[in-house]
Amino acid sequence: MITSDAGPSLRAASFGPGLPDVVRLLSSDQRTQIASIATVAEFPPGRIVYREGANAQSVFIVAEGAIKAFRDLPSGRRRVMAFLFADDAFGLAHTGHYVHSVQTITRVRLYRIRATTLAAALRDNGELASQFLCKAAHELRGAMRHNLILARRDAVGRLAMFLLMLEHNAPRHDARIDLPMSRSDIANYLGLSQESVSRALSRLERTSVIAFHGRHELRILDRPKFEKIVNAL
Amino acid sequence: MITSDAGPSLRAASFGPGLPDVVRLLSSDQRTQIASIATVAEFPPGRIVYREGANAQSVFIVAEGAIKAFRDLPSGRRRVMAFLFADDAFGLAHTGHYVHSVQTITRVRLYRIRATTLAAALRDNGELASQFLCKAAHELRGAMRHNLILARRDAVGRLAMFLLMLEHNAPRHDARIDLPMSRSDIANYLGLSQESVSRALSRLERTSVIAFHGRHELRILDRPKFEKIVNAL
DNA sequence: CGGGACATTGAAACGTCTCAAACGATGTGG
DNA sequence: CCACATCGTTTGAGACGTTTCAATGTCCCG
Repeated sequence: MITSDAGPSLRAASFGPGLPDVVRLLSSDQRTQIASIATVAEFPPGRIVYREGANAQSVFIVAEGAIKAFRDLPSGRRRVMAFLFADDAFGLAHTGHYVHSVQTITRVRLYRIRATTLAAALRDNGELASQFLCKAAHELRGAMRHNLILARRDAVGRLAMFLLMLEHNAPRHDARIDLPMSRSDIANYLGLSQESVSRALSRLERTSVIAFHGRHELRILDRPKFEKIVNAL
Repeated sequence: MITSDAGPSLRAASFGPGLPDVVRLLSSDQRTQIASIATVAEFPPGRIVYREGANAQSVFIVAEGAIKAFRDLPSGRRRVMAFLFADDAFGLAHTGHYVHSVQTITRVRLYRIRATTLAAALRDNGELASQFLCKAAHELRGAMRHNLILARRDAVGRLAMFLLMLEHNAPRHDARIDLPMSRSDIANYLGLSQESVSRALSRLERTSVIAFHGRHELRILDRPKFEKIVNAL
């Protein structure tokens, strides 16, 4: 992984085999090019980066920290569409307006690129544009994994898949998993009530599949049982 | 809309305001460029285009017809991840292998582009790559709308949103909506049982919100009531 | 015209949602 | 330093809606 000082990096994805999906580092030139058009911004926890419907002026890449993207529905309900971590890009727009609201969960450092600047850079540099295409494909796969999770009807199964996703997205040196977001955010992401999330986590803990170390950190105790739950659907 | 004889066209999407999301036609040069690297293929209904896990050699653009992309789960269940119509692109891969299986629903005409060829063309032509980026963003928004649908707990609400989506994706001169796919496919897309789909459609018909003309075509009778159901969440 | 897949309808069981209350951690003011 | 208010989390009991299982009905293609 690129050190953050070296500038923004991209997780690569694929839309066809010509575009590899394992982590693919930008060339030094591209990195410096992105760095040259990006500015760095820092945010404390719980800060709104932008609101749904606002004029979409920038695209962002997460350098460090955890973020949520959500939509508020007519009924007052809130749907969390994605959690974003280091190297993830966001700023999806429609008709010149942001599609989601975005709010920090932890302390966050962002690369911010003005959309007009980026568009020009992409037109001039096919390789760079291809990298961003890979990035978009990565986000697309993330949304589809989310779909798979939502398709399950059982709460514990959804939670298990969610934990597995977190483990992949933000791997740690020890075998632990961070849960920086609130139970409410998890519920809104998984399409469950907060109570169901709490009950499902309790059940996983009671059956010795996982063990909590505080409310926002856990460890998988029984990997085979865990995998079995994940693959149950 | 571009006539199909003129070559493939792209529905544009946006990843920031610099990339407009209203339908944006490719320049004549780009269209001929795509046409020059694409081959046309025709498929009868029910034909597998490629299978999940197969070597991903090509990217496709739908010229005409309806297609479904799905995954078969360990339990034997099938999840339909997307329905694809004219101008939609598909061929998402991971580690050089297709992520989904893709099967035709109706008779279909496709543009097929070898991935290696496409990758080279994208590197040489930033504008073209930007167009494909817009395309990917469009697919991403589609996946997120799918997420919104799956987040609802009520069957009729999901069906209503689904019908609205179909109306947008394949507009007809008359006010009717085509349902080319089977009830089973709809169920697998909406995360419901076939029975629930059937019951929900019956309910919508019984309450005079919609009217069927055969099993695969319908009309919205009461638009206000329909919108109300859609916006209930 | 028949066979088989697709579609509809019915009755019981399961699991989540909702409503409600208790619990715990956190931060502030007395 | 403690009392207190607040927010997030956990736990409990009943209602609702979908799933499941089963049977019937319908369409389409050979």
